[in-house]
Amino acid sequence: MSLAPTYSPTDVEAKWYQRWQQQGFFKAKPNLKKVPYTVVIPPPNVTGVLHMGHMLNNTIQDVLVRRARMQGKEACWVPGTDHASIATEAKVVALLKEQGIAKTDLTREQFLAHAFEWKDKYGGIILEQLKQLGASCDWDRTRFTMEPDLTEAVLRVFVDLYNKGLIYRGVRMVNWDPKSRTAISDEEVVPKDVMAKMYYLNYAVVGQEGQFLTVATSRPETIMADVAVAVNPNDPRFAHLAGQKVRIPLLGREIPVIFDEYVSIDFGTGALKVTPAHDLNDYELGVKHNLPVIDILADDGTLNEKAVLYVGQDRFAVRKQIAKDLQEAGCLVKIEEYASITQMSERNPDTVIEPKLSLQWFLKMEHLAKPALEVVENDTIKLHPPKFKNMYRAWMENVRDWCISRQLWWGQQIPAYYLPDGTFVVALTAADALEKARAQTGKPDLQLSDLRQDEDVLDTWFSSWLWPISVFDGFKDPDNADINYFYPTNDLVTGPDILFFWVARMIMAGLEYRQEVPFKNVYLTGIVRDAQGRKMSKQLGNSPDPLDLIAQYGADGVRTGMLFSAPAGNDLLYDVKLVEQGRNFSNKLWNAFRLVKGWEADASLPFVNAKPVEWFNAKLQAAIVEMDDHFEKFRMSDALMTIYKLVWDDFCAQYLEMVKPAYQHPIDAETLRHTLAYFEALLKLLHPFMPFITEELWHELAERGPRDYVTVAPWPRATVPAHIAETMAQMEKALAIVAGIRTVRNQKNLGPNKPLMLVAKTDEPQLVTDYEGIIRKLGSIAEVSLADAGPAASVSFVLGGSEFFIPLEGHIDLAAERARLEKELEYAQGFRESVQKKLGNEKFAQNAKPDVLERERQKLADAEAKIAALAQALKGL
RNA sequence: GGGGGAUUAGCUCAGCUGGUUCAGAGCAUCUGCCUUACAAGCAGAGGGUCGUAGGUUCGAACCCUACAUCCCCCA
Repeated sequence: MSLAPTYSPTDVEAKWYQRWQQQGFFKAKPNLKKVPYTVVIPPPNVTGVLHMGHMLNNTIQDVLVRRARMQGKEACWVPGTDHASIATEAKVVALLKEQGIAKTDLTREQFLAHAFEWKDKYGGIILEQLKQLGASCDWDRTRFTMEPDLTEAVLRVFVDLYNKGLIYRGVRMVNWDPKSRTAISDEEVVPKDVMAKMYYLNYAVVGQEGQFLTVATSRPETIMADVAVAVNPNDPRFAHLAGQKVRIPLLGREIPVIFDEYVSIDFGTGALKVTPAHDLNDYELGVKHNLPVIDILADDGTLNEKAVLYVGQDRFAVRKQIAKDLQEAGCLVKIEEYASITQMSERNPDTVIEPKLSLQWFLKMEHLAKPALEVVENDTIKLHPPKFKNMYRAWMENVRDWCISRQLWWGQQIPAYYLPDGTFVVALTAADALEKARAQTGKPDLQLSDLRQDEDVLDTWFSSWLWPISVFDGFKDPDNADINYFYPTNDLVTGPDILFFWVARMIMAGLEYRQEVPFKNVYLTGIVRDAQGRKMSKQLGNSPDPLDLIAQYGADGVRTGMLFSAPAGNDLLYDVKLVEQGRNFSNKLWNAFRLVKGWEADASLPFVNAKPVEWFNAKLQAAIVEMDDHFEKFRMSDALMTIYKLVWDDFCAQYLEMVKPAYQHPIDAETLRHTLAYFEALLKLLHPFMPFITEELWHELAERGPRDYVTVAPWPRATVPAHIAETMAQMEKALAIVAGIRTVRNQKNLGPNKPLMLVAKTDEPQLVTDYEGIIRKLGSIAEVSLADAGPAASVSFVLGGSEFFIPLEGHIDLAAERARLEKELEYAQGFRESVQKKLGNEKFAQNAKPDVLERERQKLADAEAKIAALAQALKGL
């Protein structure tokens, strides 16, 4: 049979993914004989498509889950999506608009029908894409945050928290998106640098004709909402205005001058107009000074009747017009340009967010935050890397109440029902609400039609924060087998950008509803950026299509490529070179397989490879220990690098070369047996990173039983052999001799195959004898001999206290050889001197620990030996 | 403005409580090779006064103090 010299992943990947599913390897169910290992996916937006961030995040999860599965744990990775309320609604609105339908023309029910249609069409594409990446999720457990059961969980929690007195309605300053006509969270606001205009306006001082107070503002259209002008009490320029009033230009309304140290003396004119309804800081100032609130902005960004002037016009149109009108009225002193930051909507990038007072639902955080901080502080939940603990603490100590209502339709409608008298009841269902309402009002004839449910829906995070519990139906059925077995989950993999508003809140929900943390470790990935360090974005077009990448480089190549440079918490600078490296690694493994596959065993041959076999076992065991340690510490890229080097450098470059029989010659059976066992061990260690190629080779390497897959093969356990250090040190020395020979070949341009002689003048003749076979094979040496002196006309190199000679008639440049050796000697002498100096220092001798002292003495002895050998070599020239 | 993190080879990063061979890895670079597993490869080589300036110590990339630069979070 002939195997292609390059590995082609496309044929292989679909086949194995299908078989894994047929075998049900990814399905998990409570099994008391096994330790559970649970991961819940950070649910992506149901209508989203896979991007590079998902690739990184899900690769890491799959590595963790696959390894746990191989370790014999009941590995359960729960997939699913969230309904991404504002993003999805914005998409649906845009789509309808293209069809000429305005949202305002539809009823809530009609709109939701459209939205579900959209969701059913595009929803879940992303989950199909994850399969191409190799994600080993238990697909039977796929959940969606807006499915009936999860919706019920959300409503139950809302009712419960309301009954506990933790949910309240209140007027607050929110970020208002006038286009979507909803409040959005701080995290959905994107600051943008802009050049803004600063308008200097004269407010006439009441009762003092000709006196003005000049106020600087970037938003002149809000003067109708002014309720005061504030100045700093320490500002002498305004001391005379104590107790005075000023008149709003154009409008003529009188407002007081107030004094507050909040006002910066050197910003603008030092006088600040106070507009509590339209600026958070002003709002707080207003509360402090007991000022009224005048809200002049309608939900759609136009001015309402409270503005008196410009009613019904958009705020930006008004800004232009009022500047002109102020100018004409002689109230505009000047306009200055200045660099400022405008808050934009993440979902509607062309829309300026307005701070707006609004009636919203809030969840009190203090009670929930305290224990959630505690469990991170005491490491019940560990953050990886731990530097995020500080950030977490800072946020939790300054937590604000959570605005959980959104003025949207796509989401869970708030289960609050208003009564004709203006009061409301909160209940899980309309029927319950009616019952409550009747009781509350004492009117048994109250009908459902008398109740009006709150129009708003809940923030999407109000469903995602329940995710680790709700995916196991822990609200509907709090004592069911799944939740008891799989909760708390083990590891959560997500980005630090949602540490607060998702991770922290899940911790709160877990503690509140299960009295247990939702997970034990939080692995925080970085952001995937391009090679120049820019964030990947559609606008820049710097994000490759993940599926194209998989098609081009194979899922295994992409997975390893992403992990190569992705230490936890660090941003990943994506470069196509990384996935190339991953692809090349697949190919390397493929070719190692091709080599081994071609070997024919001959039972009559003696076992000649004891040294390589013993040595590679030592390397393998050491690597397993190292990998386990890396995994323990969530250092995925280091674990990958360990196996990468073991496969490429130790197995392929060294071991296989050592045991490889001559072309078309058979190999001894014992060596082949060991080699195949090693190959299997490597496939297992590699499998979490490269599931597809390892499965393919697993089946190519031997006949397998129907359930014998590397996916469910036991994770290798290290058994560290006796004398491991010695085994490795000896081989290292032998390989150093080989490297010395190869260096000579390179320097003398001899080519890799020209047979050479090697003469060793060594203090370790046993080593040279033991490893002669390896030295001959890897160095293409015809004959190794021991001698007390080097032959004339030879090139030499010194290793430790030994000197090695390669006779080379006609290739010797005596002067150059001498120069090279002298340089080495000088270097060694300098080194000896520094060690001697250190040892000669009395304080060092007194203070250093014995083992440190011993090491220094050893260094000195080594240096002495080397110097002696070099001196000999020079003499011999 | 407040808080946090960072600064080690061209790039991305390791470097555990200060002391193994004058600082390590991967990638990139350079040189030579199509040596029947692999040119998506093989062999070899070069490259860093560990941001700057002080200090503690027998000894500092590691500890302390300033300063500089960058990033993040909050306001």
